[in-house]
Amino acid sequence: MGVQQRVGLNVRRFRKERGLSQEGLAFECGIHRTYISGVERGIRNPTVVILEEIAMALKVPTWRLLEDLPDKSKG
Amino acid sequence: MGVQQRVGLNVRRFRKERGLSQEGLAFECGIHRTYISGVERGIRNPTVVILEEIAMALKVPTWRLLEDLPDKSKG
DNA sequence: GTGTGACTGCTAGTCCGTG
DNA sequence: ACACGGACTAGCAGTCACA
Repeated sequence: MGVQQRVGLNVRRFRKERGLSQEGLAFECGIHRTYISGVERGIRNPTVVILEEIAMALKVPTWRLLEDLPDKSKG
Repeated sequence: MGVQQRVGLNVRRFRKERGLSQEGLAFECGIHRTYISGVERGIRNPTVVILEEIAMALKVPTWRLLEDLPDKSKG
């Protein structure tokens, strides 16, 4: 599990918690929807500035996007 | 206080806690020393992959590099 | 509403040298 | 051991057409 995948999973989770579509989130943080898509799929390697933009739109602290998942495939 | 400054301060703090020089840290994470310098000064906008590289060399969770400072200019 | 490959402009990241 | 600048290469930011 790379850091990009972790970020992607977190973005997707927080986005769904807020009931937003990728397009809605893209609009709120001023980033293209296909880029959001790439981040969520873990194929993009965003900078900390982009991370902060997304986190602000998601209304979560930036560092939460890097957090490890709490109970996904836990052992 | 931008996210880059926050990252820079955290990197510097954890590096000093580990008693490493910038060159030492640069060697341990395989990143150029001048780049580490730029990150610490907050003039660079590193990617999450770079963040993870630095965090691993610092032996701290990646998200800690984005954490807000505990008692610096606290109100 | 989302996934994906390709594309261009710009910056992330490297390397050399100075104080 | 660190700050800072210039030049360079690899890769990211930002966008589109198509499925």
